[in-house]
This record gives sequence, C-alpha cells and structure tokens, in this order.
Amino acid sequence: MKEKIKSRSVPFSKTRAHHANETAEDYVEAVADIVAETGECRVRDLARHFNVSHVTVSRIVKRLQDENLMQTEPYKPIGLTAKGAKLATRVRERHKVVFEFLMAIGVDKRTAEIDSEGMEHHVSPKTLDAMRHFLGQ
Amino acid sequence: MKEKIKSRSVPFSKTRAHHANETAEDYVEAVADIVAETGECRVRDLARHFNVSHVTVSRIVKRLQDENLMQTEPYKPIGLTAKGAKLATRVRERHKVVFEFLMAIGVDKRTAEIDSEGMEHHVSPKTLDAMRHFLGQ
DNA sequence: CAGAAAGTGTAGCAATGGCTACAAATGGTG
DNA sequence: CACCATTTGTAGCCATTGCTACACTTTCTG
Repeated sequence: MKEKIKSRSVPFSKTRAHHANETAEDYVEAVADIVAETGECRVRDLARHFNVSHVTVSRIVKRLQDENLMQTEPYKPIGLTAKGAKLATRVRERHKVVFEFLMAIGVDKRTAEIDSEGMEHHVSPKTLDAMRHFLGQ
Repeated sequence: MKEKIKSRSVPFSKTRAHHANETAEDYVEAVADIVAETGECRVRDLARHFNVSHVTVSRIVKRLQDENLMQTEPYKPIGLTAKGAKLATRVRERHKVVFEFLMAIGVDKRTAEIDSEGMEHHVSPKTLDAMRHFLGQ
C-alpha cells in the first residue's frame, strides 16, 4: 500500500499533511511513554499530556486507529498496533538523540526538553546521524 | 496589545496556534527573500516557493495583512510592513544560524537546507545561543 | 488594439485540530 | 443496589490550510 507521506523531500511540501504526520508521531510516542510509565494509556492521559481537551484527543485517536497505528474500544485503554509500536520506537529513539544532542551543546535540560519535542519531527535521518556522530557513537 | 502567542513555553501547547505562527514566519521570510532576490514578490512567487496553489497563498497573505505583517493591494506586489520586516529579520537570522550550525556538524548542504527550514521554528533563543556559541561567535 | 496568456480573486469543498455543551458509560461507595 | 464522580463519547461550532473551478485583471503579442 505504501501511503507514506513524503515528509520533507522538498522544502515546505504540503504543510497540512506534514502536520498530520507530526501529530501521529507525537501521539504514538506519548502512548508508548504513558504505557511504559503507568501500565495503560487513557484518553484523559493524552489530554493532560498534550494540554488539550479530551474531545480533541478522542478524535485524533480515532483517526490514528483508521491509520492502523492505534487500537482501542469505547471506554477502554489505548494501545499501539504493531505498526504504531514500530513508529513509536523510531520516534522515541530520534527524540532521545535530539534531546541528548541539545544537552551536549550546552542547552539546559528544560529547554532541551521543549525544543527537542518541536525539532524532532524535522530532523532527517542524515541530520540524526550527524548528531549521533557528534555524541560519539 | 501584546497578542503574542506563547510559542512553546510549555510542551505541545496549542498546536494549531503554533502552526499559524510558523506560517507567518515562513511567509514573511519568503517575502523578504524574494524581494531581496528579484525586486518584488508576487502571489505566484510564493505559490511556487511553497509549492501550493495561488489560492492558498492569497488567503494566507490576506490573514497576514490583517495581522499587520504584510501589505498589498489587488493585483499588486506584496510588501512587508515595519512589523513584518522586523519579524523577517529575526527569522532569517535564526534560519541562517540553524543552517550554518547543521553544516558545521557535518550535514550536507541540501539536507541542511531542508532540515533548517523545519527546525528553525522550534529553536528557542537559548538553543540558538548554544548554536552560536558552537559556531564560535 | 484585440485577443491570448498569465496572474489574481472568489466560491465552495475537505481534512485537521481547537473548543463548549451535553449525553452516556464506568467504577466506587454509602 | 443506587447514586455520584470521573471518564468518554457525540454534536456542532470555529480557524487554518489544502484543493478545483470559474471569473476577472493585467500584460504581453501579433
């Protein structure tokens, strides 16, 4: 099927689609994190995490379910599909590298946390490699 | 008035507002660049630059005009207001630092161009300082 | 100068992600 | 068990950014 979005092969290509893709990455990452921390992930957990209403969360979860990234049933916890888990792993690893890289160049922890969350979606594999190299891996 | 958007004081705060802000930054930067290169900026120039339809551009330009960042008249070139020019200067400088920083850590030019465009909006002043420091300024 | 080409504007639709208000389900607790 | 608080779902609104189709201006050209 391969309905992947050509994320940034060209500058500024299709901002809306790109943002929807970012949302998917943020959400699978959050689900993975929350499950890892608390055992299960609920709509309200995501609402608190992203500081949005539960309505926004449940609509997005519905969309991500349609995209085969998440799986849930009404009033039940939210889980990741195999595809979602795979994406989450990739995103978390990338996030970690960006965060540690920012720390390594002297950014304070709080700022590194905030900036890495925003920057990560725009860090290509090549740039990520450069960061890893800098970190001495 | 101070209707500034608290861009990322907290992680993930209000994605939609944040994105609208990014659009404003991208557009004022593009107008400044295009004017600098060709003498004037037209709707079609922005449409080509962002790879979107002219319709999308003219609607966004209208919004940015309402926000006092741009100025134009029907069928006329697009210019920046004082406020828009000020923002453009800040954005271009930040973009330049991020781009040069990526080059400095060994990212190839094309990738640095693409990634810096996406990353720049998420680079806080503190991280920007760290990048400047790294570049030896 | 008339007609064609290019550029721009407008109408109207879709997707995404915000929200409030209200309804329904779940889970504790008296 | 019955009630209440919490959680989740649904309805319906708005803003932003995509689009196509069509209309109108401007500009170039024969």
